[in-house]
Amino acid sequence: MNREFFDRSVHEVARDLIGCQLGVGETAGVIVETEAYEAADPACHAYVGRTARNEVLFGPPGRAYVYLSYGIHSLLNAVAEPEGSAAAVLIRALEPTRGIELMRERRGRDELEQLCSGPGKLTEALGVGLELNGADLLAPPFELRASDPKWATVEVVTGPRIGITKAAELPWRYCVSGSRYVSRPWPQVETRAA
DNA sequence: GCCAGGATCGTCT
DNA sequence: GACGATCCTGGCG
Repeated sequence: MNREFFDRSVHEVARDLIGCQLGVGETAGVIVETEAYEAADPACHAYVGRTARNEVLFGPPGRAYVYLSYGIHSLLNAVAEPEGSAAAVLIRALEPTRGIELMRERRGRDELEQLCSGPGKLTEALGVGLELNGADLLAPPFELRASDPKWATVEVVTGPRIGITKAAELPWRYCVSGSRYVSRPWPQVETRAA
């Protein structure tokens, strides 16, 4: 995983982050759900122009944009596209792979599906707070690895983004088809015991 | 299982 | 002074 990976269209980056391993300290998980936000997008924090909060979005690719949501949750984004172009990928869900006991303590829940299945949940599980805003995703405490073969072939489906009111119809959410670890069950599907 | 309501605070009008 | 890129709980069926 290198800087060039993030120096592309935010949509490609959002798609390609699916299946990658994201680690923070002792904890890690495989990214199974993302959303793309670009500068010309009314739902993007950078849409209104440069402000103190969204500063990091205009900076170089490959950094973390972390902000406080609803006064309670830290949400983690990966800044994409060249410096000056404000765009980012919201990390919405992980399949936990390492440090699961620590995640359980931080989350106060035991079920694997409840540890990282949402943007606010995974930051709590990984210990990501506002102090990491602007930090380099390619350096500790972050750790990003390209998807291993097992994940290279999974089916990725797209659909509308979640929790926004502006430009909600744009199909810029990406997630692993059928994963039990995404923030919301995918509309389609299927399998019900008879 | 589904839905309504509350928690909580930095940022921008 | 209002508003969220959310999560959890409790009530009801």
